[in-house]
Amino acid sequence: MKIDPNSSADLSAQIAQAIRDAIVNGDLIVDERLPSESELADHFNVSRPTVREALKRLAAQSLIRTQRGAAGGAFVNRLRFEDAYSQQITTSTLLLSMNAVSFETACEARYALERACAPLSAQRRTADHLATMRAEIVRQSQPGLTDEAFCASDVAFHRALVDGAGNPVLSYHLAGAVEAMQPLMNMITFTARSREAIVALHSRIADAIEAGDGAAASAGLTALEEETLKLGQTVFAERQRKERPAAN
Amino acid sequence: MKIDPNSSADLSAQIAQAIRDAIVNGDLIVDERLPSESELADHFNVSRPTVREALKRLAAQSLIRTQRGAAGGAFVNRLRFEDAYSQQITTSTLLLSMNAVSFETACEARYALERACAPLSAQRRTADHLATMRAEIVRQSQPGLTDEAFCASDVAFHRALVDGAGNPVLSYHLAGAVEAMQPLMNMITFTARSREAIVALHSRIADAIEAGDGAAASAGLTALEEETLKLGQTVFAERQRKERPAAN
DNA sequence: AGACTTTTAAATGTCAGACAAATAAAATCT
DNA sequence: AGATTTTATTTGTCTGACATTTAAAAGTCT
Repeated sequence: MKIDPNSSADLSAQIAQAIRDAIVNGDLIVDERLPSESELADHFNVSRPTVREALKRLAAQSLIRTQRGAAGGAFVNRLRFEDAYSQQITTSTLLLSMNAVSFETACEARYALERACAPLSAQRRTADHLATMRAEIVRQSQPGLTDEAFCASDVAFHRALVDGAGNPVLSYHLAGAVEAMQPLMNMITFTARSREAIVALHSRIADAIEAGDGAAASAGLTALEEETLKLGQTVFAERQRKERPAAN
Repeated sequence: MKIDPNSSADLSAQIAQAIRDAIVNGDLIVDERLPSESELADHFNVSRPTVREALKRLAAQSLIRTQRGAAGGAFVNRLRFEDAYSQQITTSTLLLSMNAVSFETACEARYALERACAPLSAQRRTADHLATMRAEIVRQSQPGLTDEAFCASDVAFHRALVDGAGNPVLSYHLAGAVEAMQPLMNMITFTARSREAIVALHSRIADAIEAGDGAAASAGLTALEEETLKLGQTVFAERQRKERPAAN
């Protein structure tokens, strides 16, 4: 594990990268203890605060965890799906809000990805997933609900749909796509009539999932995408210019 | 922007979270300058090294960038898709390697997500995307290629397919799913015969994309998934136990 | 006056040394 | 043997200092 003495980058960034590489390459394995901060400082010929800055960078990515005390130190962390979810959601949310991604583009991506889960979910969902979907539909039908609560319930419904596929890798990738749209959805005022339409489509999708009919579930998602798009266009009309040319 | 004095967490983690929240909530906008390290230290009543550790955490997530010099400081960074790609790929790769995700599960997720892109790509791909796909097919047909180079070309082919959809949000989400499988694919020894089968399927997919036939492209991907699975099962037979129950 | 050079000030990057707090292991005591 | 105390190790935090970079201000020359 070496760093380039000619590099112009921060020492702490270089050290973090060296350790990160060692983890990704498998030179450091899960739960392995890194040398102490002092030892790392000696090894890289830097001071302890510099080493600490490097370790904090890695901790921010959940690549290591630290423990105080005699047998403490920094350990290679097993990156769990739950940890990755929250990072994924934060990153996805910021990507949308900072890059002037149009509502249409975000919507298209979200529903395309969800349709990829629908057939698997129709095949594999447990009774629990279905119950969650039904429960959220009931919640969404209550008249007193705020727009925020309606959106949160919408997310919960779709999460259950996605998780029904029983594939944690899919759930991980979808988490960002679904949750990152919530801030955008929160900007939409849902009339009683539009809520009714959405809830009806949710029921249609839940029915298809219950029946094990993946194609029908996909069709329901497509209809929901159109409905969502229609609602969004009235709100986000001014944004629809500059992001498609910058695609990729 | 406050921190909880009763929390047991590290001060630098708390401060990073406070600033992160401010960015996500829009209290700090892109390119806005944060107070200097000394000012932040005064504000949060901590020392400068502690503030620096917090800032390094944020820098590791590309949420801020720093600049030295008189008009320097820490600035809220516009999170770009390219920056997010590499983080996404690192995270996805580690998720697979550290959680004993079966080859089947990873494969299923990848191809399900790719099929979501196929119809859009068939509709919108530029001549450039198609040319890249064709060029990679030619490269893959060359006999002298190492397994690693074959896999790298495979990734490039699929990236072109995904990017053809012209939706940067989709490309972002797919980047992890596609690239994270490369280490697994690298463990497979491709016989001349299996390469032939893969290249034939790639051609079939490219033809469908060229013809604008999304359904045919999806079908080609399904066939490719089956072929890939077949190859992988001989290598990864021992792994197929414990990850499905731990789903989600 | 205008262009060039020098100086200055502000900010991050790095270092050294110290102490606090947590914690596991070793030593001690009952 | 079991409970308690001590000790050593390690991370967390602070203070203060100096190095380096950089933009702006001040000064100088034509």
